Formats: sequence, C-alpha cells, structure tokens
Amino acid sequence: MRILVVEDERRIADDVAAALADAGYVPEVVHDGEAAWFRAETDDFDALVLDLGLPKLDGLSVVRKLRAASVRTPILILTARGAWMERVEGIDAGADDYLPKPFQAEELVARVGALIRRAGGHLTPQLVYRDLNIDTRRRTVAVGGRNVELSPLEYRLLRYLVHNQGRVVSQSELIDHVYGGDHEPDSNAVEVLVGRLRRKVGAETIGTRRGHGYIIGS
Amino acid sequence: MRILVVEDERRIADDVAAALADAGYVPEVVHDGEAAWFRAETDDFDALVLDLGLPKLDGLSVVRKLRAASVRTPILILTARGAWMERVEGIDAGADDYLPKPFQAEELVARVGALIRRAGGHLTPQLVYRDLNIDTRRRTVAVGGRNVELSPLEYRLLRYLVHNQGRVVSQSELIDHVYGGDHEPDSNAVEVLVGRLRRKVGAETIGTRRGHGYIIGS
DNA sequence: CACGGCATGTCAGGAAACTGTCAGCTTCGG
DNA sequence: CCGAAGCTGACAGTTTCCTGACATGCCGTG
Repeated sequence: MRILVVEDERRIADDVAAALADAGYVPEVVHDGEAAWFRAETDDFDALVLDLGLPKLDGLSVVRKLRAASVRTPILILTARGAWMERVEGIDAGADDYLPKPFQAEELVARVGALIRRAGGHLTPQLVYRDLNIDTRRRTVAVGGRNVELSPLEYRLLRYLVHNQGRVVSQSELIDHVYGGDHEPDSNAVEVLVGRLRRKVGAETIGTRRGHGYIIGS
Repeated sequence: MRILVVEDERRIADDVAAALADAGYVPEVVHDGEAAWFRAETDDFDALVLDLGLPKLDGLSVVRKLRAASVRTPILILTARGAWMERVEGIDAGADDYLPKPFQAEELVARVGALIRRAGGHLTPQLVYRDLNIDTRRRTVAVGGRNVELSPLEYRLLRYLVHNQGRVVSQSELIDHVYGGDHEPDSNAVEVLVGRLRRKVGAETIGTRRGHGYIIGS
C-alpha cells in the first residue's frame, strides 16, 4: 500500500512516514504542493496524507485540482487545532477525512487504514517474506504459522529488513532506522541484536554480506 | 439508552437533558460542534439531538462529517421556526428528522423514541470478546454471564481495548483515548488501571506486549 | 459538617524482560 | 594462514511492568 505524504515540516513528515512504514505501508514524502500534485496525478497511490499549509501550492488547491482531474485517491488532510474553517473547506473541496494537529501517530495510521478500507475493501497491511509473516496490527510475527515473541528492537529490526527485502542494509542504516540514529558508533549491538533475532526466526532467514550489511531475501 | 445532546444555549440544553432523563434515557450534553463530532465519532450513542447554530463547527457540518465517517446514529435536528431551508439541508446532509423551535419537551422525547425504534438494529450496542460482553447501552460488563462492576475509567479502558481487539494498543494511545490526552506523561496510572481491571475480568483477558502495549485477543 | 465509601493517582519494592558490553571464538576473503 | 568481520555466551545495568499500600478528593448519608 503506497501512501503519499505531503508535509513541509521535516520532523512531522518523518514521523508520519515512520509510523506508516511501521504499519506496513510504503510512504513517499514530498514537501510542497506542486510536487504533491505532480506525484499524485502521475502515479497511483492508495491514499494521500496532506498538510494544508504548503509552499508553492496550498493543500486545498491540491485537493481541488486532483478532484477536478478525476483523481479519486482518498485524501486525509492535516489541519491546525481549532482551524475548523479549514476542515470544512477541505471536506468541501473533496477531502475524505481530516485529522487535527497535534495527533497520535497511531490515530493517523488508523484513519488512513479506515480510508483505504472504505475506498477499496482491503485488509490490514501485512509484511511477508516466505513463511515469515508480520502482522503490523497485532505486532506479532509468525514463522511457518507459529507465533514468535519479539522484543521491541528485534521487531523493528525485522520489520525494517523485511520491508527492504532483497536489498542489502548496512549496519549504520540499521542504527538510523532501528535506534533513531543516536548510538555509539563502535559497538556490536546490531550484531548481537541480529543474532538474537536469528535464533527466534531461524538463522537462514537473515543473510550476512560481509563488509556490507544484512539482507533478507537474497 | 444514551443520547448526545448538542446545544449551545444552556437553558435549552438543560431542559432537553432533563426531559430525556425523565423518560429514562441517559443524556450527555456538549455545547459546540467540535465536541459533538468528537463524542459522536468516538463513542456509541443511540441518538443525537443536534442544534444547527453552533460554535466552532455548525450542526450541518457535524451531520455531514458523521455520515461521511459511516456513523449511522439517528440524528434529530432542531431548527428555528420557519427556517425550512435548514430542514431540507439537514435531511440532505443525513439527518433523520427535525423539530422546529420552540418545541415541547414531550414532543422531543417522543420523536427521539421514534427515531431509535426506527433505527432498530443499526447500532452495535454489544461489544463481545469471547465470554466477555459489554453492553454499551447499560454500561454493564459481564464475564461468563456473571456481571462485573467497573469504575468509569476501567469501563472506558476495557471498551477501548475490546473495540480494538486484535491490535496492540500503546500506553500513550490509551492515555489519549481513556483520559482524553492530558495526563502526566511519566506515571504508572495506566499500569495500575490495567491491573485493577485484570482482577475484575480475569488476568488472562488482557495481554501485555512488553515495550509495545496491551492487547485483547492475541 | 463529619463520616465512610469509592474512584483514582502516586509511590516504592521487586520480578522479569530488554539490551549493551565484552571477551573469546568462528568464519570468510584474500 | 592471517586479519578483519561477524557471532555468541555471559554478565550487568536499565527499563518496563506488576502489585500492594497509602494519599487524595469527591459524593452521598446520617
């Protein structure tokens, strides 16, 4: 499931993208209205998450232009708290739902899920690699149908690898995405974590590319 | 039977609430459109009584948004005398009936009763998980057929978990939805609450995902 | 008003899980 | 066969969660 996230504030955009990725979606982020319009009209997303205060072309105009162009992708708009005018205008312009800032990442994910379900009747996003299955709603992992208990870090690591399956992921990239960046650089924490994860999901699941990083699904 | 009354004029709101309470309903009063939207979407009422001239978010928008969000609760709108435009718009927006002001309290109660009867099976007043049953109208909880007394917070917590059964719910999400967001961030109130709830409904009902949150229905 | 009861938050102690560090070992590439 | 990279078991510090005890505040009753 691909989601286009349109938000100019870097921090919020990153948070939203991370939360969506958490849930098994594939977010793409752009930072201004023109890019949003171009991407949404050119490509086919399952949903849009759209901030209203945008550079170049404001969010409402994006909604109107897309609807005028018969783009029916469900749109969730983000509005400042109490700016009810914006909400009403947004709905009028053709948005499907709104979420007042500040919001819980979980709530955004839930709303996006609801939008997509309403639009197309799809199910909970699941990440799959062979007989390994990550249910992002339950936050459970099953291998060959058998449930496996993972710690928070193990879960994030596995999710990131499965999400990027077929690609080699370097240790520093993992530190960025699993630990949020700040971590002792010369530490074997990742190696230890990978080891523990392998014991739980099966050693053959995660491959090592000596000197490059780790990979799932060679 | 729970009725959400949305009316900004204090006197009218009180009268309506009193009349409904007399008739055996359980009224809840809010005074602006945003609160109405929040309560009606979050919770499960048997009917809405909705004034049109509201602060923050007008009544018609509330109706439209609720219907857009698939909230099917029957809605009775209150309109000024002779404002037939409003009535048409209200019905168009998805309201089920209207009552021109001024009105007799008895008539309002009668109409509300008719609405609820007409709605019949639309609502989901029962939340169920295994042998645990929540009657949202009576606000009662039964486990294995035996009634269990819950405090207000315990009830809300349980309802939220059952409503989201099969999904891991983080503590911060619970703080948002059970406490309405404002709460000391480093407090173990949620843990204590969960503990007390477990003692009442059976410890095995609520699972802990260490580092992730709580879940019902693993 | 004093009282008790109830709901709920805070705190402290402890158990269990989580995770980083380290040292020694294995494996791989050249 | 060597060195570097990666793996692993053991250990310890930290975090998370649970629980009982206590404090506080509210509310209805006598």
